[in-house]
Amino acid sequence: MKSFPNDKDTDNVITILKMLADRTRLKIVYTLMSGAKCVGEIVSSVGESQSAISHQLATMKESNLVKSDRCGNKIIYSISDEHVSKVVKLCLEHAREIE
Amino acid sequence: MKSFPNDKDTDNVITILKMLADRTRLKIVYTLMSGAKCVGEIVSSVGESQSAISHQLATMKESNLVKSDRCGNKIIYSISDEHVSKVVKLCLEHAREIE
DNA sequence: TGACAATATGAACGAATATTCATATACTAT
DNA sequence: ATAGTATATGAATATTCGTTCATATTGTCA
Repeated sequence: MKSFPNDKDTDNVITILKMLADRTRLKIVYTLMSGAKCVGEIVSSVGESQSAISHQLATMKESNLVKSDRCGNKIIYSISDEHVSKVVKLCLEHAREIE
Repeated sequence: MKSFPNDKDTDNVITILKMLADRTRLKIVYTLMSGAKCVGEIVSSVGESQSAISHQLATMKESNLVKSDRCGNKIIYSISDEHVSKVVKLCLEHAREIE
């Protein structure tokens, strides 16, 4: 790294890393990596309360990690940025190489 | 993603992401990405107090993000895992593509 | 329209964590 | 041995952040 990244880029890096650095949100990403899902499905898959998931989805959406589309009664969430999956995959590689 | 990563891998992913998701620690990584440095140099480069940097270096070392070698009076820190730099670089790419 | 299902939201509580301040440790050189 | 430089560490404080609980909103279907 020749020179420090500027503050704005650094802020964006911190945002994506912070979002992914939480068990609940990471599980949400895991489950969305296999395809878009409605909130109820995410709740079942992750195993946290509906409220907790909904709060997290809101912050993830605000940080542009996920996007949502209404589909009648339900709201479908999906990963909005390929970098998100890439970072997770890279970290998983790392994790698996640790031992 | 076919199935959920196991808990241990997930824990390791969270560890590395949490470590990188902090402004002070991220700056430490930035500065070490251009080469190993002693604590004093890191302090100057990052612009936080000696104590704050030392505390963070301790947690980063415990999480295996950095390693240290004594060199006489000084202690030289360096990045201990290539994945660390890779994750940071990938996130920076992401950050720069945002706009 | 009324009842029900799906999702969101606000407030409050508790846990996690980063920095500061004061001080301790370790090494060097005189 | 002493003074000075480099780094670490413990305790305390302050702030950030995730969950829960209660409730609001939005949509479907009879």
